[in-house]
Amino acid sequence: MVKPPIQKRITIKDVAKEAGVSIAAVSYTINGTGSVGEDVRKRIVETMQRLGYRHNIAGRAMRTGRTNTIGLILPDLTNPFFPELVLAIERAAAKAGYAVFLINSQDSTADELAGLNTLMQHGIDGLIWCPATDVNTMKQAKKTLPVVVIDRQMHGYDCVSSDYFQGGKRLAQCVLQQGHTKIGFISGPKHIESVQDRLAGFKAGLKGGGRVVWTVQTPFAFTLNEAAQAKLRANTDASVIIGGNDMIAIAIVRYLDQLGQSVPQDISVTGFDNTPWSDLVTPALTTLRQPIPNLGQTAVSLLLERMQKPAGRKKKISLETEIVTRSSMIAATQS
Amino acid sequence: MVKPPIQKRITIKDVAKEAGVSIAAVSYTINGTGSVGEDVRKRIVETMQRLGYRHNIAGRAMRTGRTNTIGLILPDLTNPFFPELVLAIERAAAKAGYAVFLINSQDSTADELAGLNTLMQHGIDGLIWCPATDVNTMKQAKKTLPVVVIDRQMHGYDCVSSDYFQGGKRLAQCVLQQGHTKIGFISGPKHIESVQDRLAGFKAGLKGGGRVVWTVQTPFAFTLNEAAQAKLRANTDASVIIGGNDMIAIAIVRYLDQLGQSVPQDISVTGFDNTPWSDLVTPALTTLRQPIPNLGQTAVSLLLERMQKPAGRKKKISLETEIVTRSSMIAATQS
DNA sequence: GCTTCGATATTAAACGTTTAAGTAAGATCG
DNA sequence: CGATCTTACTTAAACGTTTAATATCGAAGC
Repeated sequence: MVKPPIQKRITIKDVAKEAGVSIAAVSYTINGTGSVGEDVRKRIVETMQRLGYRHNIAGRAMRTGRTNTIGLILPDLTNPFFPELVLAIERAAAKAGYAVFLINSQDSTADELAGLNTLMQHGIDGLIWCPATDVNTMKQAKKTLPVVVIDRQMHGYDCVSSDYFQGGKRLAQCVLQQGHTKIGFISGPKHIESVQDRLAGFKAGLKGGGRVVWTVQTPFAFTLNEAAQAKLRANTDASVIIGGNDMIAIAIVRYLDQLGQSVPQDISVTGFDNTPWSDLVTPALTTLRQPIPNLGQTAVSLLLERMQKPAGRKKKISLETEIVTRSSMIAATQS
Repeated sequence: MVKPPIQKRITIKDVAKEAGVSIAAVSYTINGTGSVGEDVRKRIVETMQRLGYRHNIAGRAMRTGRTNTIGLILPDLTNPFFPELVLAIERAAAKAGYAVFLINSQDSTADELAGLNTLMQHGIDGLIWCPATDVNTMKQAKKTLPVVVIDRQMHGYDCVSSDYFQGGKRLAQCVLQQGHTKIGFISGPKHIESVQDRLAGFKAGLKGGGRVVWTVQTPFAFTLNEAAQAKLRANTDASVIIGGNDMIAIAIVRYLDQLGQSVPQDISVTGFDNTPWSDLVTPALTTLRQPIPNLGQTAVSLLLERMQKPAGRKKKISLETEIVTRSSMIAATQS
């Protein structure tokens, strides 16, 4: 028995021949451009389906330089915030007819550059970028490629993020309401602008009603670095600890547990982000919710806008956050 | 002031002209094919760097049909098992010079087909697929595209997964050792073969030393469906509940908590997978670890093999699992 | 000194698509 | 009825690569 020959790729040319028209007619029907008579159009559509035609993006890319694909560079897929964001972005992009090519930078500048290279080689029409470090890896690319920065505010780029300053203020007010006046703050890496905004907003929100008695940095991860651990061990003052995001907040709860202190009875903890997991850990985290779906949608529409009109003043968009109250923070005990 | 003209794409042709050689010479140096003199090669490499040349994959794809890209279709990025897997696959693929184009099927057949279409349009050299449902959406694609199924064993495909049957046995033995004899089992959707394997292996591992007193299905998610909740409410017999994966196990712990039963004091719980989160919830989960990095590596190398040699008998690879003991299961109380 | 050979470099065609330019044939209009 | 305008359709070039076929040239073999 003879194997059927490896199925040759069906091209626009095959469709044209089969339908008895020119390849231009086929291209026009696919793209809805040009002018094609109704009967011919129908015949072409029918033929495409019958032959199982699939549009070849490489071919189009050659001719037009466009791929209907947007790149997405994220620092850490294992941070549950990002899969949610990916979903939102994919949905919005799909609605506009764009595919999403996702790159994981692993919080590394080198991987980020390698990822950028991959994306440029494949050809993308635009890029949504969440910078891993403070290095401006897109400085060159930006000249030829529309770029939107997400979850950060970065100078010289269109940006979409939560309003972290405002969010920090909200969280501070919430903490004050619970009667906490002495506060420990374990932030993310200080070189990330949004990290600074959270802290600055928080301090602004205190308005003298409370005081951040100590601050320390640690990476966004499920374990604290030595400096942060030391601060927690030495802590005698603070009745509430703020984590720079929910990963850090979870790490704090775990480390306090190792120290024999239980949350929230002995000490309260809150964080920033709110992911599906923030509700699954014990105690469930009181935290500041980011509007993740909205974040994704906005980034995509801003990018599409910028692809239309490459010039023009950069936009800085900040979205509202809100407190979600769970169990990890209770009222301060009088002492 | 005149804006610099939009930077034109640097092509092989530009490099050739600048270096004073033919485009073929450039192509040969890029690919390491043909024969190029050492001095010319050096001049070309230098010129490429100077001009900032970037290889255009679309152009290559046109000519060769290859894109140095593999597709990856996964059902649910918010299940923390998958980001880990993505990482492993990306690393292995990068090492072999391949980029990974990730598609999220959202557990939906329609999205899976749409994703396949996207991938085919972009052109991929091979596909790693974790089926969302029991529908064989790749039946057609398989004829022209090397496909490796991951985390499932599916008839007619090369497959890489954990040895779930063996794993189920291991878990059963572990449960028996703790003195549990009456067992509730909340599995994932039964149409997934690996789900059946887990249960079958588990039952085989009991060897009459214990009994699965009831079974029920629920989707892989952080909340249980009504049927599963009903079983837990009605449960009087089982002293341990097995979750079909760690998401389900976490959901079980949460629901039991709502019912006023605490884990592991009142009842034990275990699951399958082991993700970073399995250690972060309270109580930390005793579970069956999947060798995620190995899973990813193996899938990639199997795919590369199949891309080399499209014909030949399909391989079925099962990787060893192991129990990781934490707090969610304790010895059965005598009664 | 002639032939043969290997090494190096070039030419030109092909991949699948889009699109400017052109053609043909009615329809409209003066 | 001839000129002009639309509409429907076709031709052919171009995008950036790869690669088979070809050309050139100095060295080796006789």
